Amino acid sequence: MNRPGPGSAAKSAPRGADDMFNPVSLARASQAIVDQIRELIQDGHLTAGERLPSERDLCERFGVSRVTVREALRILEAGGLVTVKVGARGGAYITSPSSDRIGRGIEDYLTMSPTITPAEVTEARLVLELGIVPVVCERATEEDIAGLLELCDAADAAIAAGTYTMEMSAEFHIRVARLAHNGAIEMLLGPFHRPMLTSMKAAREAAPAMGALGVKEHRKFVLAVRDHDVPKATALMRAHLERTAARVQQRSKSHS
Amino acid sequence: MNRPGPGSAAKSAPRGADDMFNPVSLARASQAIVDQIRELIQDGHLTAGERLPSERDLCERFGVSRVTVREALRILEAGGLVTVKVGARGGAYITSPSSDRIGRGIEDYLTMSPTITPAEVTEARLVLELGIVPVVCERATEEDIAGLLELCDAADAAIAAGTYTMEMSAEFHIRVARLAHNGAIEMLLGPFHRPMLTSMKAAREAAPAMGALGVKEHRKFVLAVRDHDVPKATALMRAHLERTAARVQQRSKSHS
DNA sequence: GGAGGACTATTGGTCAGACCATACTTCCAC
DNA sequence: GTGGAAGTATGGTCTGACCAATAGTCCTCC
Repeated sequence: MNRPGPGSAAKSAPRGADDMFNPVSLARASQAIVDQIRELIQDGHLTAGERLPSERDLCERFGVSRVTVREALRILEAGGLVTVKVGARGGAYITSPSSDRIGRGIEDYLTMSPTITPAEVTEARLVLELGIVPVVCERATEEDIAGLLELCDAADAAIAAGTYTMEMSAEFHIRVARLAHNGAIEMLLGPFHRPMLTSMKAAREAAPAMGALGVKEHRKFVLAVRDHDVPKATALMRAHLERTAARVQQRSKSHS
Repeated sequence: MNRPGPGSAAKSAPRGADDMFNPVSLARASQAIVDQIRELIQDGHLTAGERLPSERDLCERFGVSRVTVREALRILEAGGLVTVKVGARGGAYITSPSSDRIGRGIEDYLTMSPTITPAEVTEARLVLELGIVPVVCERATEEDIAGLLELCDAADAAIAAGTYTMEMSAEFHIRVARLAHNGAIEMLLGPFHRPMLTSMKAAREAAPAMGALGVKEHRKFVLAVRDHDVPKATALMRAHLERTAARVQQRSKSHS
């Protein structure tokens, strides 16, 4: 089978003037397979944890070669929709997109899209990080607060020892985001932290004292959250973020 | 070359007790290629618009077969990092991740991840959509406002004619998001609208009158934005979104 | 009888070479 | 010059094969 040659499995033969304007369809069989499986997942015919037939099986069912099936699986895998395992009992297992994977996509977009300026990234982060403050104030538990304070203590100690890093600052913000107890928010905010980190690292070289002030602001913020004082917490976070942003901006300006 | 067999190009030979705990690395050559090209892009050695060597060239350079190179390209393509064109002068062109592509990833995550509840999605949307109000109030131009009002007029007409759809409501919110004039925010908020649409459509069947009230609220919001009245605009948007969310929630509850 | 190891079957990962479809280039004839 | 025809580079797919990884099975040895 499949003698008519490549492409004919995906295309509906543009010859003949009878069925004009009809098929045209996609030029890639692998993409057609991706769409099909994707739809099966979205419609609930395939659910997380379920196992797709083996590649060799899929070949026969789709009427394509193994190469094509494999490319389709790569695409699905890249989208986080399936996980492929090797060995007996291996194969493609339906899986839910992970926060990490999506996060990397967002991060790529933030850092590599030429239409997005650093100022826009900063602003978007501000919107998110301020927006969650009311949620965090409402939902943070005693343990959450205690954890944050521990982080502040550790930061203070690190500053005293001269080992404070920007990663520790980023860690604080990540933890705060987690206190919203909302996976969607956490996913959205996560990707911002690494790009921020790189610019902050650069900025810190210019202003090494920044760390100490930052930690102080962190601690004040935590206390405001503990008191469920939304306005105060918001104001503190805004001041903290805007000061950081200004510092980064200033440096990037002095370098241009 | 490549006689030692598959996998040996990606693995660093776990034999020998000298270099214990060292390599182990990834088992897939295609993934190694992806990482390498990805790094080249991030480091700026490859910039948008640039063309990668042909698949056959890449085979030789990486010392792998064409299948492997192609799988790598599929992964990069799925991530929106390259675009592949056929024909002479075709090939893989470096491209910046598009908002659409990333958006679909986020959407997949929001709708298919079992750890994310609809309530979380609603809340995240609330945070974003409220967070941008100050930005929108500050940055919206006369034309922007006029455009929104036109949309409201069209909606009113549609309601009178009985042809109002939830898509029109979603369109309004998408337009508002665009008024922030911030690509990052637009990218983050976009994916929320389609999932919202599906639940709202269902909700509307239960409460057909909702549309008219919604449009009234839209219009009031626009006027507040025009007056740069941030508190009022925020309050209006919050009320609007929370009412919608409640309606959706109520319906999904009555169905369970 | 139990524990450990060898065997086997299944399945993904890769290779090699081939062919077709597409789209740009070049060039020739008019 | 302009239109079309031939040439060429390139991706898309197929085929058939082998290797590598893994889980289950069975067999041996204690």
